[in-house]
Amino acid sequence: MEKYNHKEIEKKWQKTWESEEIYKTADSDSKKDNFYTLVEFAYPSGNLHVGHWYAFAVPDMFARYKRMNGFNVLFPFGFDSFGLPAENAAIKNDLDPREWTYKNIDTMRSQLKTMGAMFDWNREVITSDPEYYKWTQWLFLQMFNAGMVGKKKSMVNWDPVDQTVLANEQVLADGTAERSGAVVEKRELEEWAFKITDYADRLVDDLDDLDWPESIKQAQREWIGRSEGAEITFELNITPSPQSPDVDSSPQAGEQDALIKVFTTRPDTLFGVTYVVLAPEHDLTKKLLDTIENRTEAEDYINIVKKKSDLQRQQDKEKTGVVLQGITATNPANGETVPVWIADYVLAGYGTGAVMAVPAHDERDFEFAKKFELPIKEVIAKHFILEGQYAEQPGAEVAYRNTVDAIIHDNNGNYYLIDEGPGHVHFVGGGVDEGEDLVTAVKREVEEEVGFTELTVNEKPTNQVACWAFRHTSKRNHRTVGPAFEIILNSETQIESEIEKGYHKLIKVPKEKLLDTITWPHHRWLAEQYLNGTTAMTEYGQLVNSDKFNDLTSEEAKAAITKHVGGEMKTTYKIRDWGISRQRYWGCPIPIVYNNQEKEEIEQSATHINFYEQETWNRLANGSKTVETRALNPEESERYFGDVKNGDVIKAINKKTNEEMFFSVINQWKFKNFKEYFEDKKILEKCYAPRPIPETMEELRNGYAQYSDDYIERIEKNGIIAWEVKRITPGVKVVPDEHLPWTLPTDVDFKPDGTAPLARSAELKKRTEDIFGVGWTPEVDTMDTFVDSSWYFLRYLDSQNDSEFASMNKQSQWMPIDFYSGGAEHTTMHLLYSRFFYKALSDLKLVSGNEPYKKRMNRSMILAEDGRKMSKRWGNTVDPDEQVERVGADSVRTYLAFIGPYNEVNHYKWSYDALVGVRKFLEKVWSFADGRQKHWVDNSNLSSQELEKKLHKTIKKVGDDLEKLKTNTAVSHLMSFLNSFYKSWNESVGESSEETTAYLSQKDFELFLKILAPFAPHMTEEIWRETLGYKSSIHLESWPEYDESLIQDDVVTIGIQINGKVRGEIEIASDESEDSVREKVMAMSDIQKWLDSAKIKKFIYKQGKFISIVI
RNA sequence: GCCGCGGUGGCGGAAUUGGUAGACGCGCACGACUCAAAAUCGUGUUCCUUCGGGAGUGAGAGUUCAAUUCUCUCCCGCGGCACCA
Repeated sequence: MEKYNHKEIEKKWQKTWESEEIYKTADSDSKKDNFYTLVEFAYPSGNLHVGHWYAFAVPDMFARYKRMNGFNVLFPFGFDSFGLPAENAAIKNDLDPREWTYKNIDTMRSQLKTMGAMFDWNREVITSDPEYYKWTQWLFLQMFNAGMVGKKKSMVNWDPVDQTVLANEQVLADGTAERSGAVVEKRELEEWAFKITDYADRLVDDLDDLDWPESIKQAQREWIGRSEGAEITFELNITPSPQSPDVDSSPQAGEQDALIKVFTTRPDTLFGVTYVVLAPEHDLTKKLLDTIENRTEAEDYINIVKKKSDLQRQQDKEKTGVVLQGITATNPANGETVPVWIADYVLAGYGTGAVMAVPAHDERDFEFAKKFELPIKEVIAKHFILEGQYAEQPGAEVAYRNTVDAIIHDNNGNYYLIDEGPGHVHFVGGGVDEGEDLVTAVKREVEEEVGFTELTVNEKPTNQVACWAFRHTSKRNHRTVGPAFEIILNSETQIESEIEKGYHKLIKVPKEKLLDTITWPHHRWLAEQYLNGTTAMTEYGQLVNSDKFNDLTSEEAKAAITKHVGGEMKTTYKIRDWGISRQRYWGCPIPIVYNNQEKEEIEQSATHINFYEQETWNRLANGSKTVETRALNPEESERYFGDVKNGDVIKAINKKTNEEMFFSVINQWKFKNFKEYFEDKKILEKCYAPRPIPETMEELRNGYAQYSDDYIERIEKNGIIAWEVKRITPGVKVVPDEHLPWTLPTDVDFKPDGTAPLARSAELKKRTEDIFGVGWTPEVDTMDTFVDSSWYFLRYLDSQNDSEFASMNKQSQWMPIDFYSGGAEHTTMHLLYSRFFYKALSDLKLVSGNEPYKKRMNRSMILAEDGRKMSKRWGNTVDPDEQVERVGADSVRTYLAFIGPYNEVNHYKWSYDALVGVRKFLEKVWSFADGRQKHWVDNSNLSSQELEKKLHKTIKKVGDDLEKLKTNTAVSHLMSFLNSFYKSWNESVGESSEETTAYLSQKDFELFLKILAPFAPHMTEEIWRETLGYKSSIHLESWPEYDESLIQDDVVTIGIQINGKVRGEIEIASDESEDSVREKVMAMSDIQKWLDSAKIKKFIYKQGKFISIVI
């Protein structure tokens, strides 16, 4: 046999596999379960780098392992080929981006093939192929028709160099663009956006059931940023100011403007509000400028804030703000008036852009209040429920008391006086009497209990603490609440007190010992507050100073207080809608056309209808087709019904949010009253589904219970109208299916000049006019490439289908994806967007199921030898082609598996030397096969038992490790097995002879080859077919089963510990009895010398594991 | 600042229902083969040591017969978020 010639071998088998089609995956196999292994497809940047190898070669081993284990494994590949780099390269080198892209794809495909992966190339998808993007467009249109995507005006990050919109996450902290490095500007654009916010709840909630690492789930939760709270309205009191001449003439001084809506996650702290803050950019701020006394000061501040870059606003940790003079707000909970501030720590874009400030219980408010000397009002007490002997006893009487505790120390601070009772140590203190103030009470307590009279009270108390506990002395459950005061002793003169009567025993402790000494947890908390200084108490607790809500817990109080002030429980999110418009050429065209003139005509002719009910509005916005409305007065009824004909357009206006929608009427019905309405079951169903449909008149009426009698009376008199409507966007048409793919024109000069390249295509314009008529113009933006990659995994299933994006039948064979491996950088964007996409398609009944990826794993990263990221800039890149040339694909694959665990996110340094080590291992396998005559004479020879045992253990370990992607230890076990063979062989070889007893039978060697096959597919195939003479591929073999009886050890070597130190070891039978082991250990001289004459306190033996002797 | 992950020889890393710390590989040293070198093979390799031992998994404490593994406090590194009410 020849030397291991990787170049020849690898090329040969890659060819053979291709012609034998051994990696072609059937959609189903009656004998096997399907298993879908997905790796993130590649952007065709031009050259394969080591990162690609790592991303694809290791999952390939996993896929091969699964396949050998009897699964029908799908492992497809494709190219995410739209995107900016193609366009940039094209501009730079004056090329067609199409040519550049497809040339790169060809290069990379052939590079990828040197990897020897089991990709099924028959299923390849390329997102820039019209056959692919036809379906991207089709899916977009399905979502458009369902109202899941729409146009939205939004402030975007504009990159003046790349001439494109950037996602927030593409802008660096210093305000420059990630890609171009240009300083990013803000610009308002109208762009297409997917309404991912509508799916925010489901995207968060459904994470719970996924088999994903918790860290990825957590990152997604944070990105979505759901927080539940309440919206509460504060009334403004505007004192007209003589300096402000505009006030009287201001027509806007109506109700609407005299309210501030705040969002808070802590409505339970409402009684602690001491001021209200508006974002400087808030609309209301602008309106209020006219009415305030310090207009100039406020305007100056707003201008300063505007000029601040995001970076500066972040860096300025110091709180700033301006109080609006002449305006106060009324706390709806208690009628207190509080000042109104503007400050840049409040953001216009989050919540309502206004906050109620509760400095006692919010860090930022606390800092702000400290700086501007605003009052701090405590309304939540830290809550302790004691356990054990102090746990509240059921049935015992409950006593509520206000308490006060004393933190007493001498005037030098040398020692603190605390009270030591039987089994508990705590501060001196007690109950507050009726009508007594806290300072008086604490003085009285100190006097009564310990007899000191000459003392100074630091009148600033700690935060309050609430404690629920059973008091054995009174046999009652005490629920107490109160703060502690610092008491400084001026003199140690004591008068007669309870100490003498034996009720209390005082001990002196130094400051450092205070925390260790006190045993009551709530007093320990008071001590911590005292020692660390009082700050905002942001935890939940028990309410104090909150009127009738006192003694409620925060959790209970949230809803109660919100209801009390007429607020609304509300949920807000950080996530914003997913804007997808890009002013670029090389992307998927958006199949939409416009006509401004038609838009105007339709809008002008539309009948206006006001909507007051958010619920009805939401249903319409979400695509519900039938809706009922009520005719509240005869004229209106007449107007709606008389004027609106089928086909007419209605402009719906949401009176709460001022949003607008347009509908075209398809059908309409009028009912004289509830009774008639109720009798038309068909209409009820249309109007109510999917909500419960009223079965009786009673139920229908109950549905109206929220309205006033007068309102209901008017409905009875004037009737109910039902419309079936279709949502439309005036002046906008979708490209009909028969014109898809809506192809990317080729007659475009795509060099950036600030306008969209597609606007310069004569062909596209003509195509649009030919189909839709003169006056219609095409959408000239293209889609974000994240849209392309949000569904590619579905196209793999049915890549040749030209009548569907993927047939339901094929989807049901493969979805959801069993294993998805990718980069950590896609944790929040791609992974979230594609989950959203899948849910949206699921709602459209285009896919079944709710989540695309059953299991997700983020991969680690390969660093350069110098420990930095590989980059052309550093000149430290590793070219995989060069490495393959040098040591072969099998070595590179196995090295990448060996470098570290694949199932953890870590960074591994590339090492040429270590790569050579792996190559040596493969060479050893090779020469082992070559020199087999020495090692296994023929099939009549059996392996030595020791080796056979080792082999079966190795089979188990490698399988277990591959299952968990712990590829590094899998490789080490393979190495270890070979080492054991050589070692025993060397040991058994006689001086003069090559005769040995350390045989490995051919059968066993074949098992070893099979478990090595996923790592080194070429070399194992060469040995399998050429050396061993098999006709069919080793890769069609199944994973060997290990013999359970062979992996058990009869004899084990275990350590002997004496007082926790390992002092020796002993070989025993794995099932040996304790008595027998003890006898043997005691006889050992090594052990005897340690034991000496000492008495053995304990002898611990855990069978087959360890021995521990305590003396 | 908050959230998440991590810290083990000269290096990558191994070992967790707590049970002989350093598997496997690299590097290094010595030896065999060789005129010599490379390659290959073998032996050794956590540190200190007066050769009896002692110390040791970022630091300190705790629980335990026994802690890399569990608990607490702190330090450092990496990633994410960035005044989110």
